[in-house]
Amino acid sequence: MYKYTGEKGILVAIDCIIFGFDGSDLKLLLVQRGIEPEIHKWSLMGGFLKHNESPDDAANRILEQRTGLNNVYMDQFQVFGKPDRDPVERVLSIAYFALIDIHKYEKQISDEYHAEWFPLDEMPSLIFDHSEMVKLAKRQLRYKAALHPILFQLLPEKFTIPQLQALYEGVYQTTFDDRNFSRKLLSTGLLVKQAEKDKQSSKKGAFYYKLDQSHYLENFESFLNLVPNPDKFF
Amino acid sequence: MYKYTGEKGILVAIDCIIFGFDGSDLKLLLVQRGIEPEIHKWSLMGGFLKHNESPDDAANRILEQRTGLNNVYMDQFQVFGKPDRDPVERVLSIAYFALIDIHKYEKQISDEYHAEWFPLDEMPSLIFDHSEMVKLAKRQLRYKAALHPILFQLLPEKFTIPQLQALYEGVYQTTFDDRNFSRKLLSTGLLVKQAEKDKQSSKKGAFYYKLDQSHYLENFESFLNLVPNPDKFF
DNA sequence: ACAAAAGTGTTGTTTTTACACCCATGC
DNA sequence: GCATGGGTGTAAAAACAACACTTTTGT
Repeated sequence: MYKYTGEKGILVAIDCIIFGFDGSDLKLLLVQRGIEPEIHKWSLMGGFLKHNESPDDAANRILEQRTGLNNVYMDQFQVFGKPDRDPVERVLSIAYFALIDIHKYEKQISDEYHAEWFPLDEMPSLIFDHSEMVKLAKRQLRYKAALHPILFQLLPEKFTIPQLQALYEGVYQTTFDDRNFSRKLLSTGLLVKQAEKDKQSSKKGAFYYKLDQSHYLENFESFLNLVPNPDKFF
Repeated sequence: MYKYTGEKGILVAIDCIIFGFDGSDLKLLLVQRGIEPEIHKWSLMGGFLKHNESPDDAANRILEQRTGLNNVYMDQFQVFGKPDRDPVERVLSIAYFALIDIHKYEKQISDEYHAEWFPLDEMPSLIFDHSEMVKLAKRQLRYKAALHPILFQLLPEKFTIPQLQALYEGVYQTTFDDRNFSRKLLSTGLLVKQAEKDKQSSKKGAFYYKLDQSHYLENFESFLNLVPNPDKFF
């Protein structure tokens, strides 16, 4: 058989920018790097692509190995490939952003791995070009979330409209008019009202909603105008 | 110094999906593959990523080597990485789509290289997973063009509104109301009317427009609603 | 004078925004 | 009974879609 002789391979890594939302702040999950150089410095969760797996498989494997999570929403968003981005040797990185429900996994993550959630405005400095990756992932998250209903992935199965609004406000670092916000979200037809209320955050209590899964999957690619004047965020 | 011992590199290729517009059809530039296996079969324009260049640099180099074009609009849009996508050995491909003015370079390309423009609905079968790449590139083009003024890259410096409309209609395979179309495009403030007319396509002649370059660059990231009901195209 | 494409204007509908009040409950 | 957040309604403005006629000029 043929070979592409004369060509030498390049190391390929996967790095995951993992977003979580604790009810008021958008956070990022960082780990302390376990190998030299820069061992013990904060870094994105990453790993090398193996020879028998696709990048998507690798991203899922890495996330599962390090956090125990699977079936997590992930989007491949950019290859970072400056020749000198890793001082050790050339490594290409395929970056993914992931959205997880922070509450479901919070303890599990902190206990079993050297991982920690950081609010976006209190991030430590990161190795290599990881800060650049985070910057672009935030941008990509805002971009995609303005058009598609991805932020639900950051909430528990049952959530209230005020929670949802707090999430959108966290992502865009602004405030939205509550009447218009709830009308807009309800008009998507994606939400199914539940009988119970969440009484945590107010005396009156706010009704829980769930996602209408089939509606969600069908309409996922539609352009929704979920954020007023999205222009100003870019 | 450190090394990531135990890790073996992977070949990384760049493949370019190159779109052109001839005034009525959207076309794709394909080349006859010059190496085994599948030599002489139609393929996307591609090449291996070299050890001292970034993927973006490589994409530009490959396009320039093979077509003589530089300063071409390109967007990195997806990594294709199934382990068996190339039967020879494992090759990861970073796919770019490129938009070029077909007229400016038409002769140059056909003469100097084994390259040829194919209308999208008359494409030959392609090697490996290149047909899949094309499919996703078309989708990505439609997606991005609905929101951002990228299609101008397919036209000459001076163009008329009817030409622009034909282009949009070609990309979305539909027709748009001409009154609404021109109003919408003119309202972006991106177009600068020229004194001359194009008399090729009608007796009356249509005024030429140019892009307002500074306005174009400033507003590039804005969300523009350039295509009515974009939902239906996805 | 007529055919062919360019260009322009209006109206009704829908969407979006801005804004103010009542409701339910725990204390 | 009152403070707190949750929920709903309405009206003005803007954006959009649908639609029809006039203009130019080469033949």
